[in-house]
Amino acid sequence: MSRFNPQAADARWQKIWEEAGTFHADTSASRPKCYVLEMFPYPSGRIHMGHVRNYTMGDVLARYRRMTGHEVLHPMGWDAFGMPAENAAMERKVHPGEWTRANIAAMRDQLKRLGFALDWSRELATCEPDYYGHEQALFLDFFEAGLVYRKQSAVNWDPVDMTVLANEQVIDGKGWRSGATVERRKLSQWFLKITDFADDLLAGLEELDGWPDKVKLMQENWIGKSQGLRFRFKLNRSIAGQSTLTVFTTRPDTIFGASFVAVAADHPLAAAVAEKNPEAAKFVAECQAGGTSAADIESAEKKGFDTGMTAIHPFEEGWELPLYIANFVLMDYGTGAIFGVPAHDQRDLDFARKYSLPVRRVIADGDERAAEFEGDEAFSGDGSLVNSRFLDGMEVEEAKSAVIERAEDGGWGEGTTEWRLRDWGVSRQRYWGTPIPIIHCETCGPVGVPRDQLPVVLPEDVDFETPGNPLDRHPSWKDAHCPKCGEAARRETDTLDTFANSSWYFIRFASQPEDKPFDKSEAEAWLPVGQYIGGVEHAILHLLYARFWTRALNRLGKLDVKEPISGLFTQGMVTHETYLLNRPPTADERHALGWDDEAAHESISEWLTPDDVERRAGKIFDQRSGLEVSVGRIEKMSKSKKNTVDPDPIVDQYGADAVRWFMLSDSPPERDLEWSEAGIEGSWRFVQRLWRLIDGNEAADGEDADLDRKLHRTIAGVGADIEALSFNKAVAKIHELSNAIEKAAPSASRDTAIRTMVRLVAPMAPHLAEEAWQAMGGEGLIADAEWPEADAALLVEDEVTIAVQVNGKLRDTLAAAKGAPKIELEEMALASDKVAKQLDGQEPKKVIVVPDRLVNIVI
RNA sequence: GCGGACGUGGCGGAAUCGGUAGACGCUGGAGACUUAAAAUCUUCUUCCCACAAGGGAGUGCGGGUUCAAGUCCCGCCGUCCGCACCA
Repeated sequence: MSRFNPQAADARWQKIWEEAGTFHADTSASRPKCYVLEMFPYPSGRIHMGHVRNYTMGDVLARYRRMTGHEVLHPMGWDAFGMPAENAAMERKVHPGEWTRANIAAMRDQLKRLGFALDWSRELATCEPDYYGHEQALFLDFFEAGLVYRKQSAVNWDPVDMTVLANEQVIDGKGWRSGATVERRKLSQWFLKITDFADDLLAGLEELDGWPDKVKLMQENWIGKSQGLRFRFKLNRSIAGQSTLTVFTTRPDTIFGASFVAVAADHPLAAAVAEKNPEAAKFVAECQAGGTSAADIESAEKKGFDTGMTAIHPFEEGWELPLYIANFVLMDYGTGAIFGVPAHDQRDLDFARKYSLPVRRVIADGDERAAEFEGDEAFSGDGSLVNSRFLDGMEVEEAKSAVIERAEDGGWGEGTTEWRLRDWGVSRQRYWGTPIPIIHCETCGPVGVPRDQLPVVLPEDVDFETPGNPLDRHPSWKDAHCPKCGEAARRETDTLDTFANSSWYFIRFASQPEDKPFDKSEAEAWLPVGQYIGGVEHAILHLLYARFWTRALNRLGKLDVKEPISGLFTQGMVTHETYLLNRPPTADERHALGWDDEAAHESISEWLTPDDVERRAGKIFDQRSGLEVSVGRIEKMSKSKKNTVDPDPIVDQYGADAVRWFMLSDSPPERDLEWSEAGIEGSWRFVQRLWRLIDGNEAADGEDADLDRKLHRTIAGVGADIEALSFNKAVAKIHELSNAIEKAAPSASRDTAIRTMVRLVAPMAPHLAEEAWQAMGGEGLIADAEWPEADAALLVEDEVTIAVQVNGKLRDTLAAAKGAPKIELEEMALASDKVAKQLDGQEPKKVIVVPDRLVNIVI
């Protein structure tokens, strides 16, 4: 009996598929079309197990769809612009383009070894002018349609390196390289008007039946539509020519619980106060230190500065509320100014307790209606209004309307819809991205680059010796002439956010003419993406931007589709144990750390890779030093924790099918998968076991009704599981079938079962399946074969097991014909010895019978 | 801080509609084959009490609804993801 030899078979079949063009998508095919896409990778250097899992899932679906008669588009490309390439350039003095292209070449080889059913003829890389040039054309379309504008917006500024930092480069408010305290600085930047589509993006979620509810909910919250009241407080004195302050609130009903008014540190009023008051200026500067990220700002300790000014309560002239500048008020939301109601908002309560402001209850908490609010936990629930004059007794919603009505009648405010969603800032002060195709002219302003001058290509001769934007520093690149007036002008040196690249790549995959971004009818032959698979971390930004971009194209008449992705699946991460070694420092390290000899007992902690360690007697040791290693938490594979596993050696050793099989086994795809040596070995053993079953198959006569039923239930089950992307369940069902086949004696049924099983495993273990298909004389490639059909007549059981419970506890089981009448089941249950023992002569109070399921006797 | 999810044996997980908790796999134990090992095969493996028959407990924790709760409701705890310049 032979062994399945992936080392030979994998490459052989991969070559055959490639030469036959098996996975080329044919737009003109008459079969129903199916677009399967996984989020394209950033070419970081090596494929990691997370990619392997992602692409294996998509591949199983793509291959399955081919077998069920679909014409499948399953492409692959590279999200090739981004920061790591520039970091590599700085650290290793290698050009970002060179680094990126080398990574792409290496990763393409790695992917090909896994035997994915990809149409490589459509491969694209976003860093090439033949991609980003078309993106520039789309940007100009948006520009001309009024969907692009410039405004001032804050960035993280490193005052030492004189450069803009990404949020992830700001660590505890300091620049990652310089260590300097980061400042928020305003720059004039480009924005895309995603807020124009806020309503439609929100409404569109309702039709996305193929998306997980959690993702839709996250997007809904992100868009954050809220009804509220925008109104003007009179101020006790004018400042910078303003005698009022406009605030926005979603809780106008709580207006009588207000105890202070606050503005953001970058609100114009704060700036005006700071101009005259050095203390205020100091506070504003303090608030502006540190990064721009909302997580940092909102989790910081709540602080305020009392401006000494007051705002007059809209319903009572004599009621003055102190006016603060506060670090937790966001300039980007609403009007950048709020009124605080401490009793009914936790943030406001924390603030009020800190600055000893009154805390007044205006919503009754059950029976509690006293005006004086006790405790440190705000009450944000529903209730009826108290201590609120004309609102007393109203419910929250009613009171909201009443206040809005009064404000509108009094002319001091109006009910509005406010969105949390902000316009998409696409400017990046970096080199490795799509150049924004704009020329700045002193007299004409920003002017689009003429279409015949596209693409605006990145210059190759740039240096990364100094931090900052190399495009801006380049001696000649930004010199240009105004396309309108011909005068000397300056090229825009900002590049586009890389999310722009990933906002339309799925359209380019479907249609890639040379002279335009895509052809409408060709793209629409494939769109929308039927099944998109990627990590949850993209649930909001990437997916929202892609939805927006498609809508923008739709508005311009370039596409009829509005929703780019009809089916979405978010898969879990691949994790691994981490290994931490505590060892004495070497002499060099001790020197470098400045530890003197007295500190000799100090030890150094170091992460080890899975290859560095060995297992002995249930403990783990460092192979080099022999010291025991402590096993850390199971975490997402990452370079910093050194817990990565490279797919290449694993594929060498076990073959692509075993790796793919493991990626699909056990863990449900939406959950994390823990990589383990034992797991991959288990998959390898199973692949070999399948082969032995196939190879040892003998034709025989006779029927095996049990096996026939098992086979047909497996066909139906595996198909349904693949369609639901429940690969772990499909794998379990194939295990069960193979167990049943192994136990069965040779028969015609067994022969059929084995032959059919080969087709069932074909999407998951395609190399083994081709090998087996050929060995058993199958016609053509199994990749082109048809998915077997389940015989409905064999799916129904004729006998079922009925659970017999007494007071909800299982006491016995009995076999009954399927569909047996209730009374019959009840009689059978009551006849049971075990039931009689439990009853002990008592009469049952009640008997519940669920046909084909159980009988529950209540005593 | 805000928003979203998840939690079941030693481990990964299954349980489609509120109806037999633990399918399938991993690990481990015992045995067969072998000169031996690997591979393979057989068998056991939620915990506790018991020689056994059998009994009890059990799905993160605390309550609740129900004849019946892993599943529904309320309140906690823990872990993970996102928060607009990481991709």
